[in-house]
Amino acid sequence: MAEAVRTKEEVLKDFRTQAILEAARRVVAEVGYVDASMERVAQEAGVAKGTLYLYFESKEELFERAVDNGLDQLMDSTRTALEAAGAPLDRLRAAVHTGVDHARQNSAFFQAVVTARPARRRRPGGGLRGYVTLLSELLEEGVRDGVLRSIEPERTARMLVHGMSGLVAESLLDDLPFPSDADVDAMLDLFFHGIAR
Amino acid sequence: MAEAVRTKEEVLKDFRTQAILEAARRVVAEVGYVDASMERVAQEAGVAKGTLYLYFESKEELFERAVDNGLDQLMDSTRTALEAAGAPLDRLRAAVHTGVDHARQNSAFFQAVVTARPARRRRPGGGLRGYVTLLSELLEEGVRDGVLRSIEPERTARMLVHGMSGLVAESLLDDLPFPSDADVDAMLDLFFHGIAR
Amino acid sequence: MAEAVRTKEEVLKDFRTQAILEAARRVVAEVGYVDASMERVAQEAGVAKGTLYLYFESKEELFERAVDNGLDQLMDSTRTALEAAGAPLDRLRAAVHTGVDHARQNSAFFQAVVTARPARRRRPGGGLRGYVTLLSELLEEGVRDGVLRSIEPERTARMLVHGMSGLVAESLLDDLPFPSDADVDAMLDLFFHGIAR
Amino acid sequence: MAEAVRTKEEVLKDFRTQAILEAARRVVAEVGYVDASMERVAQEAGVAKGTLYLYFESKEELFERAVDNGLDQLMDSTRTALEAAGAPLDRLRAAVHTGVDHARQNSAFFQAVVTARPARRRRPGGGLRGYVTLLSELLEEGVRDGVLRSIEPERTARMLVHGMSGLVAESLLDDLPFPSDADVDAMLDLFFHGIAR
DNA sequence: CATGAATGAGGCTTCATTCAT
DNA sequence: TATGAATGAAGCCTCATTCAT
Repeated sequence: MAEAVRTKEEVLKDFRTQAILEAARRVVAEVGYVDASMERVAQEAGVAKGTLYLYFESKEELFERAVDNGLDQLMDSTRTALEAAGAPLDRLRAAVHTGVDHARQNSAFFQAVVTARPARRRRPGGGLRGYVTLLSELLEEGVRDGVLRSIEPERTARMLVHGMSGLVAESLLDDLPFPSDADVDAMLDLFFHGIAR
Repeated sequence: MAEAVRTKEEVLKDFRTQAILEAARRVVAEVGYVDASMERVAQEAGVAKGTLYLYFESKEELFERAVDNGLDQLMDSTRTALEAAGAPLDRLRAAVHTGVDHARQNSAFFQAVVTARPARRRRPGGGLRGYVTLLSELLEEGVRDGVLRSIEPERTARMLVHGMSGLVAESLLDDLPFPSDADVDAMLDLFFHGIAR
Repeated sequence: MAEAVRTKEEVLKDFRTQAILEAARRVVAEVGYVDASMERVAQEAGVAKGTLYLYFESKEELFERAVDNGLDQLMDSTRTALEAAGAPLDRLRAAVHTGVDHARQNSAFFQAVVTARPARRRRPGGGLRGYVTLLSELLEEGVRDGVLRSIEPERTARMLVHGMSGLVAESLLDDLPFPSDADVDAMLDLFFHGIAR
Repeated sequence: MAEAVRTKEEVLKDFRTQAILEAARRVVAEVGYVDASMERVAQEAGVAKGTLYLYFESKEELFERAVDNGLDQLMDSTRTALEAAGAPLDRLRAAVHTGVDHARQNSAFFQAVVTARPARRRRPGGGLRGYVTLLSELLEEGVRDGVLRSIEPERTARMLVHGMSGLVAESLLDDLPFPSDADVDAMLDLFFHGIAR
């Protein structure tokens, strides 16, 4: 099996890469994007400054990949959460809770998603596209099943994401405790039933 | 009229201050917070680099004040918009449209509100507190008038702001056209009626 | 008397000039040459920054003249002291005491004399030349009168000045109290009788 | 030999440190303290500007250490000179000649000792304290041996240092040739025998 | 591969000097 | 003449990136 041959080296490489990416996110979480230096990331990752350049072309690329990697992790844990659940709305609820949980432990990436310099944007559709699509499909299911009224799934999914990220950003910016499950449920309730009498 | 005496100089000073603050926001909008240099701001404001330091102590202070000033403007234009309108829900609708409009023309400040380095946080309650309170009062009115169901005004107002800022952030990050009035109305509709059947 | 005509203006000009020069010396005394800014001197002199340039071409010239002016004052007070006294050695003693007194009240200038940037030196013979010559003449008198042994007056006068300035510099640098009259007398005693048995 | 292990790097580090310190002194000697820039020091030391900050925290610290280092060298060469010599007065003479020689080659440091901004003073007793003590002990020896009259060694040593530094400062300030050995001897002669008949 | 010392471009800030009022 | 706001050159320092070991 040729594909599995150079595993030892590749695995090590992947392991290092992942360690650096997570270090980068931790640093950004702690000191903000502006003050996140390569030196600091190297320390946090337990490698030398020069080593970073063996794994990433530049600071730019490192932080881009750190963001993408965080989003990939979000997608993975959300998909895992979805495998378990049952009714469409329960699954939607689960997806949202998972997303906020992820952000709770990984707030750095939420910062970075918004913080990055404008020039950066390359992946058209933005970083959360995948997540939005996933939620959008859940909403569509709900509409098909008749538990949701006929809304535009895509646009609605985006609104839901805004609510979620707002919830997290708020606690970040205002130094509040992270949103509790009750906060998330309140948000979902609002989302389901609206504010009109 | 002793109060109005030193107008010539003070007015000029205020004018310059405002011009610099707006230049700062324009620059951040264009190149991002990370790449916004004092040199660039000076150019944009049409003054020399050193002049900035006659009006602001440091880069840090300049950008902080630029954010605060942007928020003040948001509050002002929203309050003005509210003076005109009639029924509570119409006024809420007006406030939201005004807010998004403001962000549309002033996207820089939305970036900066979130972007800033963590250390910065000083005004407890964050920069949007005033705006949240304003919306919160409108919601309360609506509840009293019986057009809204009994929701927590504060938390709901925050959700509304998240929806708004998400709408704007989205178009910034994904290089989409800015949200149209129709987008804003769709968001409000969702907000009013929820997604549940 | 044409010479005395435009006195009113000239007197005022001289007064301002002198005030600025003294302010400059006070500032140097307080914060050192390196940190003595035009702004600071202007404040100390009670005029606007721009005004300094009506009286002096540049910072360079201002501080040069401040040093020279301090030296002129030293010469003046020493000459005055000499008019009174009697025997050559008493007059020498008086000259030395006056010099140290002057430095005591005017330590700034001693700093500046040495501190200035090397490029500055223009008056060949340096700033203390006049003072050295004056002491030198007193020594010569002493030799002629037979109270001093046959020494080279010029070189000896310079040594005496070094002893004096060292005495003052020492207390400046080490934050000691300024040299007392007793200190000066001890120095003079050493100077008169040497250290050899 | 564990103590000598990290020699390669440490030796190199010490070498560079010393090179930079000497470059700093050379630059001060040439252009004066006021005009001594980090850029200039880096050029003189043959390293990049940024490199200076690998060895010293700031400009302030660099120049402080340059002064201290110069004084240490003075002490070292004086002590070496003293090991050789014989009779107390010869040793005193040797110490003085060494000191002046040192200053002759290293005039920068003499400037800097006096020039520094007032704030700097930290080592209580000032930079020349060690040297004064050394001379003071030599004088005491002379008194014990009966070749010197009963003088206060400390105060006298200080006077001697003033004479020396004056000799050097004079040639610096007046652009004279550096003091010759004959000048030094004349100074010492004066010091030994005084000027009184 | 990994390291970290060295580099130097570039940013923030100060301050001597000018000039319109 | 006096002012002090404005200027911009120049200095200190940081940090992304390179490269010899």
